[in-house]
Amino acid sequence: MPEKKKIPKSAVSRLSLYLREVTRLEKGGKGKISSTELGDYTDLTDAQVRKDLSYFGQFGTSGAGYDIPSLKEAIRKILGKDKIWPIVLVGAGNIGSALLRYPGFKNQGFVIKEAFDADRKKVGKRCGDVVVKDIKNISDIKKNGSIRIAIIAVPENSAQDVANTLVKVGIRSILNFAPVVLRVNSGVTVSNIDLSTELENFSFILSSQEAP
Amino acid sequence: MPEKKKIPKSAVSRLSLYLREVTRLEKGGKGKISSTELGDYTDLTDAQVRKDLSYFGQFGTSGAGYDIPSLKEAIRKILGKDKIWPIVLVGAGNIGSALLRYPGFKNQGFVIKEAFDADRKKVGKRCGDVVVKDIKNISDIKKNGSIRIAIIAVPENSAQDVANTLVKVGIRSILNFAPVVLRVNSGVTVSNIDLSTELENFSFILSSQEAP
DNA sequence: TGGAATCTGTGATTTTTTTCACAAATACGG
DNA sequence: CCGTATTTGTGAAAAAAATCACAGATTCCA
Ligand SMILES: NC(=O)c1ccc[n+]([C@@H]2O[C@H](COP(=O)([O-])OP(=O)(O)OC[C@H]3O[C@@H](n4cnc5c(N)ncnc54)[C@H](O)[C@@H]3O)[C@@H](O)[C@H]2O)c1
Ligand SMILES: NC(=O)c1ccc[n+]([C@@H]2O[C@H](COP(=O)([O-])OP(=O)(O)OC[C@H]3O[C@@H](n4cnc5c(N)ncnc54)[C@H](O)[C@@H]3O)[C@@H](O)[C@H]2O)c1
Repeated sequence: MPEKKKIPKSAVSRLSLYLREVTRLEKGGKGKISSTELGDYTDLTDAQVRKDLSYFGQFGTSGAGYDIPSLKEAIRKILGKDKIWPIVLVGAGNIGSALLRYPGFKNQGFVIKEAFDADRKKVGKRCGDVVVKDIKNISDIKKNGSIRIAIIAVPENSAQDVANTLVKVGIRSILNFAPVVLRVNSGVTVSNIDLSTELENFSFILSSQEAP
Repeated sequence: MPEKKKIPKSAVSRLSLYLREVTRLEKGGKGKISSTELGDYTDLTDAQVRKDLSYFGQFGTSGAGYDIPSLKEAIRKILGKDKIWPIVLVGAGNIGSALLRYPGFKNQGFVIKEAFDADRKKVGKRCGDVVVKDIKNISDIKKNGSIRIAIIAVPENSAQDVANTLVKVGIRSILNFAPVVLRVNSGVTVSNIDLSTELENFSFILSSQEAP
């Protein structure tokens, strides 16, 4: 009976942070790092760092800490960053075109291969490395290898429709900028970027501080 | 001795969701709602909805549920949305200008009143409702009422400097798009929008599903 | 080579958050 | 106005996550 340890979802997100820091430190020529130091860089405790890494294996050496290049490679592998991930973006408006023009993703192995929009004025335009296509041709992505990650950057009233379409053509993970709760089959992962919620956390905190 | 109940941070974020839904439902003319139904709309359990609301008071009626208009007003007040929140944005590049052009914030009481950039080519340009100013004049915001919320949309290598400056001129809450861990005094709240981390969660999940 | 210093990995503990489950309140049909 | 059906609010229980704390491994230097 294979023992399954349960990994907190937040541990995976912190792994991203660790990867970012060790990547930076490796470029700076640093060779090894302790959990305490990595915790300092990420604003976490040393115990949290060690515990997070321990969910995935043993990467350190007692008395010496972690070898930066091998820790980096290990985390890259865990996060699937030893592969290139093609992405489709739907909605080439304000946010969508900012994402298309951002070179940072490509360097990280996340390549926006296709972009779709419903507006004739947008269709045919080049943005970043891609030419925006008509949403009607969305099933083109089936041809283009196997894209499983999508970004939704359309207005809230079309987001659910777009999500349904995307799931139909094989998408398994959706990064959603529209302020709506998307309904998808279990098996499809949705992550919401909700800037209003973030700002409302601020206004809540600031209001509470003011009151008492 | 005033009893202080401890409110989970995530409960505040969910409050945002509830507010969004009841606002939408009120527009649709709906008058009351049960915790079960609100949970359906937000993909949460009825118990979670009731518990969250109970941190802040008693808003419902046994047997009847919640009156939508009054629940909406109650949540608005809790989140500080009965006021207008002026915001300063730093970095009018891809992301920054997408935010400036987005009309959604204003409707929500979050008004970007000032935008700053270090690039002469950006300075002086109108974007959305504001004219981009030189970052050197950042202390202008002290004159402009009391802005306490900032959005950082500059490259990672300038983000910490910008944060330091912002805190100096009175900012207490920072929404940060740069992929760096910002160091700020306790008392200043930072929220990070880290799209790479979100995508890495996807690549982690997709990789794990593939392997076994 | 030895002994003090460092640092990991992890079981145990504590804290935090979610879920359960039910008494009490209210609604409503007849 | 009564009895049944709903639905809330909340302690208690369970689950999840973070923190503690330490045995044991390794390093380093005298
Ligand atoms: N821009 C921001 O700063 C910002 C901030 C927070 C949230 N959002 C949310 O992000 C989403 C996009 O915002 P935006 O400012 O980029 O909007 P936008 O109007 O600039 O762009 C939306 C794009 O989606 C396209 N579109 C509409 N329906 C479509 C469909 N069915 N299929 C394909 N394309 C379709 C439109 O043609 C348009 O180009 C919205 O849901 C918005 O609420 C944006
Ligand atoms: N664009 C995206 O899709 C995207 C995605 C993920 C993360 N990010 C992050 O968001 C940030 C902004 O990205 P972007 O694509 O908008 O970059 P950008 O280069 O288009 O814009 C950055 C802007 O900041 C200005 N700037 C630089 N230093 C400054 C300073 N010290 N003071 C004031 N202004 C300064 C620049 O002049 C420029 O206008 C970056 O940290 C990036 O890593 C962007």
